[in-house]
Amino acid sequence: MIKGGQVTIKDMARILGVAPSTVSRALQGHPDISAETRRLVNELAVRLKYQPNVVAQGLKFRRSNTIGVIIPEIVHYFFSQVISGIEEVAYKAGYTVIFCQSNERYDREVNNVKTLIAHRVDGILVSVSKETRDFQHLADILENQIPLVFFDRAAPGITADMVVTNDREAACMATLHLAGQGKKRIAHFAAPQNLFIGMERKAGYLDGLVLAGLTPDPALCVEADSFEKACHEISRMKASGTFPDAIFGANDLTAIGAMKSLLREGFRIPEEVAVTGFSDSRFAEIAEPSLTSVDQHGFEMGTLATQTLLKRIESADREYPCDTIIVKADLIIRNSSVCSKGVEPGAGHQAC
Amino acid sequence: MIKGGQVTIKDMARILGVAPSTVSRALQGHPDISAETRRLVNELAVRLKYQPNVVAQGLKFRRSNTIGVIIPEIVHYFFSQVISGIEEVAYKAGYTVIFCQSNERYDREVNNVKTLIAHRVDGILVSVSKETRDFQHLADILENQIPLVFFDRAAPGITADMVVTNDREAACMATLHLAGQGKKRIAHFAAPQNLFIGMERKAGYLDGLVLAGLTPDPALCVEADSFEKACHEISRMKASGTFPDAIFGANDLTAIGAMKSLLREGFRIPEEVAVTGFSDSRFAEIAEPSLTSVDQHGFEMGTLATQTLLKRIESADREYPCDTIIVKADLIIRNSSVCSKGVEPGAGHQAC
DNA sequence: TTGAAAGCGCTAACAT
DNA sequence: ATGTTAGCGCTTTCAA
Repeated sequence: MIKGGQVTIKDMARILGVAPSTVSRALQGHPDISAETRRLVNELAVRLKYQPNVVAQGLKFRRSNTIGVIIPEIVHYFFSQVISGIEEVAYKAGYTVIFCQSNERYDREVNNVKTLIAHRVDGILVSVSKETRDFQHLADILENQIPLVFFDRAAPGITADMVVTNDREAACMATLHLAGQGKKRIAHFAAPQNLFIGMERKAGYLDGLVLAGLTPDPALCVEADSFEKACHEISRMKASGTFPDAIFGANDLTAIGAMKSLLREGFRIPEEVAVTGFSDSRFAEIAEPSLTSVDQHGFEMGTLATQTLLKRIESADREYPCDTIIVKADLIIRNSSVCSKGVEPGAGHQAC
Repeated sequence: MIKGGQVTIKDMARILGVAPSTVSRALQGHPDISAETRRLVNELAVRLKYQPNVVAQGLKFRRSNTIGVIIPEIVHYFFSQVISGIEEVAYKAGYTVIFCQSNERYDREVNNVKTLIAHRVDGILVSVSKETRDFQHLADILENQIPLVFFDRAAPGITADMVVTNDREAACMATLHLAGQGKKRIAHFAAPQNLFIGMERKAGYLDGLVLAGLTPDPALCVEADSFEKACHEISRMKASGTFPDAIFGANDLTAIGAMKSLLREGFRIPEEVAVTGFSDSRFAEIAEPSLTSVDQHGFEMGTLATQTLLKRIESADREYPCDTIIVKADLIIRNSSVCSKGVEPGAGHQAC
């Protein structure tokens, strides 16, 4: 930083023949400074394109006006929406965002925390990586008195604010919706059961079956959470003879993989097999037929998490009890689960 | 920064009864320091979870080991890939990434530049917003002696390194591919012509027509660059009587909007109308039929841009001539343009 | 081998 | 109304 080119307060003080403190005060509009001096200083600042060195200010004030974000993988539409929400709120409040990607790896997440602490960020937003089992590095954040807010994926055992989805309820809703279409053999393509979201969505699925008066069939609840695994699972189920009349996928890509395979096998969607996904990526609208899915409101989650963090940062007393904010997910019904009468392409998105 | 909790070198010096400079040297493994002192210091540092204050180091060394990124909208898959590539290279080189989103707005972009300069980042990566017409703020970056690299969208008239796609060539390739399928009435759904990419892709389309010996028909080249506009355009064309036998969309969402409408109107894809997109978002694989599209290699663009920036930052002499790196886009052929014999669902992505 | 002092850029209490 | 001084945390030259 401060390549040759950067102007400092000292430079301006020298040019104007005044003390640095005078320049500093003039720049801040301090009332003690004469109008004339103020004018002189401000004109020079503009002419020289002076930019205050916020790093130095940070050192002085022991606050950086910077928040850190640790996110598993930005290329997921959901996470990119969250980041967008975070950036929006941070920008408006005058905070800068330092961005770290854990790539779903524990070692990188640990490193990311170190980096952010070293940068003395004013607060940290974290969505925990899939690999993380030990949460000491996250506890360290709090020990360093740095406000911490989890979003989407929290760390068990760490007391901090968090903003999460009502995964279980939403999964239940999706399942009930399928049952409501008269489906009896509803399958679940589940996410790994060591993940919180994997467990929650499966639990919600089971809740839904029970509420609908259906008996869970273990053969219909399998672990498959990717496009490819879903394709494979469809083939396997077909060969095995136990075939579902509806599928609730743990995420959209899984559901779409299933749909692609179903279509190839000649099944009609949703008449023979209805499908729903989870996490309303834009994929859902684009799929053919368009996919019924659960909108997790990523952008809103980002804004809420950041507001919560800023509140904590800016509050004098940081020891107030922790908040858990639930961002309610919505089921967006499209053509993959309901016969398409009148539902246009692109519906649920915008009229076409 | 430095809430109550943060340990400083001074703290440790006091505890050990030595001078701060001794602690500093011990931490760096300076040879002058006795093995014993070094051990003592390092043990204490670990015990107290000392993290060097990189803000203070930055002030001292006039470099922040931080790079700034200004991106139009992170929610585009392409840009999120680029960010991912940027973060990857930065992380490995020990740099931290400050992230700003212009939201395609000029005023925010100007502000973002200010923020990054104020933070004394060591270098800046920019993809220019659609709205930006005045480039003074970007020139300011260079005037401040801060290395600047453009990616994807460069600013005309500003001499800086850049990493871009061969849009025009790729658009030509896509058009030729359609012509190669025997299509004669190839339409283009173009991006706005005030955008560089809009102009380039249209130029490439025209190049392709000429190379294929086809005569451009103005009625077939329309401005439509979104899902909805594409739907609308299909209806309009159908009503007008001038209907294409192939469509080259300026981006994937546009192409997919067109496909959805075509299917609704009862056209067979690709037999009656072949379609290609641009920018290989994951949408392309997911669409039904899967969409032939141009892969812009976002991740690679991010890594290359960052490597270029770091090279510039770390080179003693920064005045060497500017590089323009072309990341060659690839046409990924899928079912929307070629009759599907043997092409599996999910092909082009991974076997299923 | 270690300590003292100065300075990176900025600000604020304390002079004047 | 303005200048002087000290200090945020760290490093490094110079001195001991």
